Amino acid sequence: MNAKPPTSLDVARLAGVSQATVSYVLTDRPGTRISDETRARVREAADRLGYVPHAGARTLRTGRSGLVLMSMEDLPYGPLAVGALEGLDRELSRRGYTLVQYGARRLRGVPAARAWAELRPVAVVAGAGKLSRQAVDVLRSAGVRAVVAIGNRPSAVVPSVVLDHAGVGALAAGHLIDRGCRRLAAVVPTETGLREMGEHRLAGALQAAQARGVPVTRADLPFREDGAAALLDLWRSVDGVFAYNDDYAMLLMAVLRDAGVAVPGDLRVVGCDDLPLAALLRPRLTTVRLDVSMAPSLIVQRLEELMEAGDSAAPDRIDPWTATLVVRESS
Amino acid sequence: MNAKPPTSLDVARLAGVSQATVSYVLTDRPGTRISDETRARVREAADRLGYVPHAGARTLRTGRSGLVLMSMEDLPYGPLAVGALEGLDRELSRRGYTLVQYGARRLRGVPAARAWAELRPVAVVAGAGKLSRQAVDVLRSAGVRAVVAIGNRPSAVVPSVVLDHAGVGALAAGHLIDRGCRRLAAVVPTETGLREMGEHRLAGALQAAQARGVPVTRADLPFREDGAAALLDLWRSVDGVFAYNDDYAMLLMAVLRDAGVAVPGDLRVVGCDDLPLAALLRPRLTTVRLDVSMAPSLIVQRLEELMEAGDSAAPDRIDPWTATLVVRESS
DNA sequence: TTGTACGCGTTATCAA
DNA sequence: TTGATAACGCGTACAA
Repeated sequence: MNAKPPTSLDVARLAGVSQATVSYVLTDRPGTRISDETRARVREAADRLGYVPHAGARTLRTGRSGLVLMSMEDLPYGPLAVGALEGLDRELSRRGYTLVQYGARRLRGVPAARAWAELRPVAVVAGAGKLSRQAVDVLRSAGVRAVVAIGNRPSAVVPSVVLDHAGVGALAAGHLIDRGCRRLAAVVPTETGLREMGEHRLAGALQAAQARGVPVTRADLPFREDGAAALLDLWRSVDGVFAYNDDYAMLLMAVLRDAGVAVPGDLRVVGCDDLPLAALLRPRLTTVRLDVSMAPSLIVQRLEELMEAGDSAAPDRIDPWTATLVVRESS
Repeated sequence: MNAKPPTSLDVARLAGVSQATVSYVLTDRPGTRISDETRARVREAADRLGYVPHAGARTLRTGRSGLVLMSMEDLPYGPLAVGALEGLDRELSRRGYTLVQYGARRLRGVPAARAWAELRPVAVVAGAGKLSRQAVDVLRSAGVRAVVAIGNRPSAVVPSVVLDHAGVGALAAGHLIDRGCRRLAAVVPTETGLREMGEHRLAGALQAAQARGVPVTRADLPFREDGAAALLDLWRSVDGVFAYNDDYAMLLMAVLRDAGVAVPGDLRVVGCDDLPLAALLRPRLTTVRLDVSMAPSLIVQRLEELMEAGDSAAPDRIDPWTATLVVRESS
């Protein structure tokens, strides 16, 4: 059976020194000088006991937890998001912070922000939807020094990382027009959680196309074959489609193939996300994607500024992630 | 600028009661009886101040953090894993625990297990690879009451949730044989992190096929078209392939199509994971998947048993996730 | 160079 | 029914 975890006092006793000395040795504070021999004794005692400092106690004493909270729900899954997350973890731990992912749904009747605040994190990163005015107030009053939203458009209350969906749409539309398309359609998914992104991408496509005198028809589409098939008349009336997504692009291409519409002969299709799978399609799929490689360092840099400055809560926006065109040309 | 977060003492002063009364009211402990009038005063004072209890202080005092740690790296991304994670979060918070995902890579030279131990979680769930004998010792001695590994095979040191990859392979092979295949191949991906799962799936396929007198050829494959194309002779020499994955299945089908091999006429292909995308393939893809719907409740149930029992550290195994055959028959 | 003493916010015990 | 007080483990100013 397990005894209670060893404390720094246990270490001190075993090493024959005081608790303070143990703390000095283990945190290696520059100001204090301890003899090498004592250091060694303390270190060995700590090792032998398997001593691990108590994060809660440290937080209580120092007033800083070093925790950066990120909500679990608000990031899309997929290789891209996971890569960005790992980058964030690396950047933060390099600077002595600890990234922690935390659920946003509390069942005990406690709102998410309150549950987060209990941990006294130094910073919180979450979807814009979770960061209402009052949620942020709760966090602020719990001592959180930096709050950053991630979303499709700038938050009104905190600095935000904005995903440049409009840029994606514009790039896709531009590509189609460059290839000679003169009547475009853009898919907007009907699934909750995707629709808003779809609308931002559509808006970007619209703007880019209008600037060049090309009309864009909006196509609201559930992720089902019959839904896509029902819009056959639309697909036949245009010569270029931005399919929102590689998934939707593949859905579309399957349906078009069944209907005898030639891709890219009769209709060009552009997807988004550059899924590895999409590269295997026949015919090949042209795809656009958000370049998130810079995101982790941008976010961390902004977080650090905010933590320095305290609460200059000006809801500015962080440079959006840029869209990259990956030409896997249908050939 | 922000003042320091309000404490229970602040609430007590504002309500004109003692700190202890505040604690009694807010935690609603059954043993104590406080007048309704006092309760109301305390509640209102807490609300007005935006009081949020300090998790660290509570942990320090009570000795229990209520935190369940899960390593961020060890779960495959994708809709399946995310669904399971959400289920876990729900189950745990229903019982008063808090699920927290935590990075496993520490750069300050601190091993992961030690960083975890600092938080004094009540339970840890991590990939079997991260839970070495000594890592578990560190956790145990820091008071962690339950440690569960997730992996492809049972851990030698802690109870484990075993993903039934062999069952997947067996199911796939059985399906192919039922459809009349007599010479099988099974793909083993060469990517690190996938290879081991591939080998377990292969082993299951082998065993099931041997029992019915059917040979299985192993095909080590990187996720690249030229790699798959280089094995054309193999694909031509068999009549059924278990492709490890829907992704690999699609890779294979693209290559086979280019080479003029008819699917399923000349060669049947079975994938795994039941990706939505796979349903759109032409010809349609037969796929197998792990049914993870029961996983969250199984894991939580086991965790609770372990936390009751303390350290009956017998490395037993939790019922594996079962494989489900999703017949999207190539028709 | 090292030890003493106090405080961080919370909860439990005991006394009123 | 409520209040005073101690204790949890750690970090650090100050004294020795």
